[in-house]
Amino acid sequence: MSPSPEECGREVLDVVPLVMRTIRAEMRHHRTPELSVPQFRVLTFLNRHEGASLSDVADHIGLTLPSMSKIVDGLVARNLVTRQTHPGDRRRVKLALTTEGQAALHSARELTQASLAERLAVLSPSERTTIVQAMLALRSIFDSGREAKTDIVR
Amino acid sequence: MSPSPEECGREVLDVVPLVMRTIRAEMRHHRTPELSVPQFRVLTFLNRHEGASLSDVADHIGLTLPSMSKIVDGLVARNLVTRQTHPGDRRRVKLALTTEGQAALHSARELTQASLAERLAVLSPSERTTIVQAMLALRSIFDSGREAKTDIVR
DNA sequence: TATTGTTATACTCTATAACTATA
DNA sequence: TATAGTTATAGAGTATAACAATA
Repeated sequence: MSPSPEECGREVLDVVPLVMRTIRAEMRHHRTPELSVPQFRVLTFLNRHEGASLSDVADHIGLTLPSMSKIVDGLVARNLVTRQTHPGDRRRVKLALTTEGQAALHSARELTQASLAERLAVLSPSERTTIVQAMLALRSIFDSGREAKTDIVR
Repeated sequence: MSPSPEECGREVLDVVPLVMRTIRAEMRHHRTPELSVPQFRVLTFLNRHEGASLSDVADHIGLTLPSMSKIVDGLVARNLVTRQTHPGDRRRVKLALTTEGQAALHSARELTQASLAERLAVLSPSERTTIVQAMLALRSIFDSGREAKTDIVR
């Protein structure tokens, strides 16, 4: 029998924080330089959305503007991101990765991914297929960037 | 073709933080009283391991002793957990849930689970089956409590 | 007046270092 | 001396409230 949404929710609630703990620990331990999870997500977003505004990023990551402003402060201070006034609307801010930011993103992604891969390698190919399919399904309902494109009303 | 460990790692790295963001937000918004993710995890652990020491909890959750000490401070202050000297070894501490702690845990779990279930409900039964199977597989390689019982050497 | 950000303030989570108490 | 915890200190992440600048 297939699991109810409730049963499924229980499993997700049990396991996702567990995996997250490892991801966070890996990010902390991989220098070059170390990136926190939210920092990493901001860099990832900016990599795909060059010139995004602070609001764009905050909306996508799901944080308030002040929170995002502070995170960006840190990234700018570390020269991973540039913050310029938007030409045309001087209230807005235009964010972009520096070369250093691109390198940091790439490096963090590679290293964290590799350490996850190391653990995932002990699973069978079919188990990995299941995981990838599950991630796809979860992404479709948890990615706020995509919510707008679907009919999910909250 | 089935995904390589690397491809699988990439998906997990993309999607898990996304889901985690929602879990965290839900926990924050569900009063009764609101519990953070780490607090929730500590209560969950204590629910299954009555009388555990601070080190037991810290090891399981993957935090340092001072970090855990502080989290427990907060839980004790809110009367969700009791902290007593261990009889027999007075260096150790014996932690347990209060009745209020049990209620808070139950309530937070129900509410968060329900909101996850709401999102998961839009998926097909077979997608939910896939997710549950994926969670099972992920748990087997990310649950540090189980690592000791398997042959995973890190 | 509405929108975009920043600053001020406060709390939690997390770590390392230094310390206390017990074994 | 080694182990279990706590305290001190510091930094990141997060929020709400108040503010400034621009449209």
